[in-house]
Amino acid sequence: MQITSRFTIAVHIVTCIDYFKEEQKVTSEFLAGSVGANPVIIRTVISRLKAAGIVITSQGSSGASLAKPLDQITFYDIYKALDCIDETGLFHFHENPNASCPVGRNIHAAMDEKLAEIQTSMEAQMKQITLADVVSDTRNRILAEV
Amino acid sequence: MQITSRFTIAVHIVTCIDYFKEEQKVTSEFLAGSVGANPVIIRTVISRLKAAGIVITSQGSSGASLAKPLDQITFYDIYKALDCIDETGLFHFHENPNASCPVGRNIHAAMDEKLAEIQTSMEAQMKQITLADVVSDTRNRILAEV
DNA sequence: ACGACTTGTAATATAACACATTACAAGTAA
DNA sequence: TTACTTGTAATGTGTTATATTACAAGTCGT
Repeated sequence: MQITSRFTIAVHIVTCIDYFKEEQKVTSEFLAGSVGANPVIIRTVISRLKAAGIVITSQGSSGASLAKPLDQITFYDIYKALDCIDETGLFHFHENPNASCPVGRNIHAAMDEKLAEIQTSMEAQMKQITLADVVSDTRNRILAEV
Repeated sequence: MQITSRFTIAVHIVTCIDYFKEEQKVTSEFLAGSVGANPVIIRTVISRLKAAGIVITSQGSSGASLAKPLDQITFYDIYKALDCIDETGLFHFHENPNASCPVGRNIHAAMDEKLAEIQTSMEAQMKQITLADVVSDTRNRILAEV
């Protein structure tokens, strides 16, 4: 299993919106070209980012822009915006443990707290990383290309 | 996306093997009853746990047993045994970023280290939790049932 | 040694989900 | 008003997870 590529696509999108903001209108068509994905995918991702207050767009009006500074957008914000992991959690618990077995009827409760701690660790690390980190790293790599 | 239920099934299996070890032979049929899944699923999970040196079985001979103490089996060991996340990592990076775009050809490298840190955080927490924790919690819950 | 039972594994079916694609309504701006 | 864009619904396609059937190979009690 893997976290959906919509996550890395979203980071790519935000990076492009910042990187190209002075050069040109950053349309879904343009982003689709850079990301290498269908423009509709781009638009649905942007739609989620917009709902989360991360980017600004308006129907008919061409181009997207950022709603807040890069250092105030964390990986966690994007992960949440895209609902990468839903309310049932990171782990898929088997659905039918047998309630007539003592282990079967208690194992879920016995594990839940531990599974939540693992998910929390992952999310805590995601909160530490901002789009400012990604954009500055990307810009450095571009400058180093020669 | 979610981590496969084979993970929680494996924890359930190890817990049962320990819990019922004095009462009865813990066969794949019996485990299938407690877990609420097909015996073949149980056997394939056990096959991985065996390859990882966590349980002991032998063909024809009925029942499974543990290959090492519960406090030496971590969630990480089981997660690795079942190959819950393969070598391409926790995140699915979009496949076709455009190499003719400066952002497109650098975003992958710019993100990789950060994505690895997130996965490492998750795995570090998995190493902290042992099956001894789960079994003792499960036993306490069974005793508290009355 | 035989029969009942179990493990181990291959092959296939089904359902769920991710991503791609087509289509089009609604809005904006020159 | 024309050309372009956003927003979104509907559908197609491929991949993966889990279930299931089937059967070879091994063990153990009798």
